[in-house]
Amino acid sequence: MAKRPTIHDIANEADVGVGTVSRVLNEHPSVSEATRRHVQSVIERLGYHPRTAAREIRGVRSNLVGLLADSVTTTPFAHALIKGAQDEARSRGRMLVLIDTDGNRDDRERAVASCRERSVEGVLYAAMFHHAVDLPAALYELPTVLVNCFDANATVASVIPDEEQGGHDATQHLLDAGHRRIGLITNDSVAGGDPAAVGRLAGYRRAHDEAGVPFDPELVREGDGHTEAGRRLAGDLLDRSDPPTAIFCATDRMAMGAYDAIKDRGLRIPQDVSVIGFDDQRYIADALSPALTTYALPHAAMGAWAVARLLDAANGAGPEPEQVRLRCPLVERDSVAAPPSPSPS
Amino acid sequence: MAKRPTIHDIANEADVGVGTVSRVLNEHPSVSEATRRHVQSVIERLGYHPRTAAREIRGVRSNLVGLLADSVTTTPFAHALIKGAQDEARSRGRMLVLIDTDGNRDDRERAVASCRERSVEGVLYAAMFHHAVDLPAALYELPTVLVNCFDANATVASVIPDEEQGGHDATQHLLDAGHRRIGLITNDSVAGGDPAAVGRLAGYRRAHDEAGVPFDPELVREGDGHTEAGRRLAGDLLDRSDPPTAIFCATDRMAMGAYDAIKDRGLRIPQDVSVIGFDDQRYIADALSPALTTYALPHAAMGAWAVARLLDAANGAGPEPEQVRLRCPLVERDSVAAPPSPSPS
DNA sequence: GGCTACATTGGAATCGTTTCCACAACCCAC
DNA sequence: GTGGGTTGTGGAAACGATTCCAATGTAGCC
Repeated sequence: MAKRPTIHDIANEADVGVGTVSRVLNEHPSVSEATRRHVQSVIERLGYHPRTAAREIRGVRSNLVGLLADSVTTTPFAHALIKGAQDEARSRGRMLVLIDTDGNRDDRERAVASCRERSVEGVLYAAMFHHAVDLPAALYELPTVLVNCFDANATVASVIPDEEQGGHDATQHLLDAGHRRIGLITNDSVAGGDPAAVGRLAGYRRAHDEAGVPFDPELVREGDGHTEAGRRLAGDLLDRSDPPTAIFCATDRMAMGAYDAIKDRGLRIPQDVSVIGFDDQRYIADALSPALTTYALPHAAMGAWAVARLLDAANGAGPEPEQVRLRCPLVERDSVAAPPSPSPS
Repeated sequence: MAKRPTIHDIANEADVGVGTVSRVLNEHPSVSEATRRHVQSVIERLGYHPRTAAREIRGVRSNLVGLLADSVTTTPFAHALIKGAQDEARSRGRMLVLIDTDGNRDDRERAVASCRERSVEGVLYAAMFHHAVDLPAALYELPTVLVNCFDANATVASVIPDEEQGGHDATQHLLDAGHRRIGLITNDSVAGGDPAAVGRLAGYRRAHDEAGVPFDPELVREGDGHTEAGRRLAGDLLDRSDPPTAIFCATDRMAMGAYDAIKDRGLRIPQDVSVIGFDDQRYIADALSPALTTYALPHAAMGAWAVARLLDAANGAGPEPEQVRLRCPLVERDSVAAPPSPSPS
């Protein structure tokens, strides 16, 4: 017989009622051990698999979580985020439905509609870089958690990296090593309000304030995240009459450029100049020589947190609209040391 | 009313039969324009969305494709593969269900069972690096395409990169530039049978044969893919009495190491030594100075091809068990030039 | 006017589960 | 021996769509 066996086939074959088979499948306690074993064996003999669709129609939960992401392709962070979400989902018996919306507005609306039609338990709306987003209207009617982005009106739960803490800790790490003149190359326009650039700069300033080290705006340069900017701006800083003894680059790629600028000037890392990065792009940070000390964005943790949050909000109302910041952890490698001639403290 | 409206609610409200509503939803031609518009308006007014589960139960296809991947997290290639598959799926109205199996055998079996229970139309079984795999038995009963890996018994369709062509073309590219002594640093154990290492070496040799340039085993070094190996082995080659004028590194990360070795010896790229990589790890190849010429693995194309293949095999039998190799394209940047003193031809 | 053909529609049957209610069988205490 | 639980079981109803058949109305043709 070509057709896939149904619960009725099992019931007939095992000479029991469909209810009993269903109870066996769902491990209902009220079925006797003997019956359970017998039915189980028939199930295996016929190679029976229940159909999720038929189960769902009765209102059983779908075990599906939607992951809407803008352009999975353009960043190397995507996989950490997906992985974190996926692992948490799996550990709770859920599956992830992945939809890449490519930033296209129509696609997004359609994606949300798909999710609704499939009765997902909730939706993760993930951005591949930290920014404010404009949600598809339909999303407000589904339990939703924003990942690595936030809603301007903050009516939806969201989880983002704690950029300010990261900027602070990176700076603190250099201060702790004895540095007093620390260059900062930001990753994007601070004036433009990019949350990563703004947060990391704020952290940089707070660390200075707390340490009683005066803030020198001359040590701050605005980069664009790319290697070339790192090379050029680090060069600028090093060519000053009073160059910094350490440079905090707000992306690893710019740190890679900074490495070139430093080596080009015959200086050594970290003996002459310390460098600290941001992002922990493994294949860069690890591969540089010396390996780059950096702060990691908590992508996996954000993905996992978001799934947990979504599923914990058991009521249909969806999670509370709180905004959570997750810590950016230090990834210590070999690019930070004490400054060549310690400043007096 | 808290409950989500059903097709019956729409039918009542619009004062038509359920059949008519269904026909409107499925754009059946036999419904009059007036009725269609009226029903449509009621649908919108009540915010009705059909439930996929109820539709599927009648045997309508699920529009779902499963993507089983081993450890999405460990490689930077995952997103290209996922993206390629996802785009193709979307353009055909399908959605991707993502399952990362972390290489765990039980997880894999369970993942396949999930797919079957959800009546996916087929499964993509993707490896994040090119190798032979041992399929979960249950997979043989579902339409399956292997991506970036192959089944030892070749009973299932699969798509892999054409490593031999890539190795050949990279070597050819250097030969065309005038090089006659070309170093090769392999990315893994050739003796161990790693298909990428074996294929690229075979391509390297074929290009030499075709060009009538004798193969010199002294120019071949076996690396492990990491930066450090590139640095060390490129150094070995350069320190010979008759160093190569070009080095083909079978991974971009090793090319990154080779850059260091070359620069450490006071040589320039590409004026003194040309370098060609493999993988097109964007954030490395792009960021190096000079930018690295390399060959890309066709991850997106493989993902797309696999989905297309799966869905084109309309019959339930699943796709033919052919094995397809996809071309690795050249990504030309600035690390290749003519050798310093062209060898006579 | 009668017949056929066609366009449009209504609604019952159906898909494969879960769930609930009813009931049989048994046990136990009185 | 009888009444009241307790277990274990069978099977009908329900879920929300699709699909098919029958029915209606309308138009065209002779």
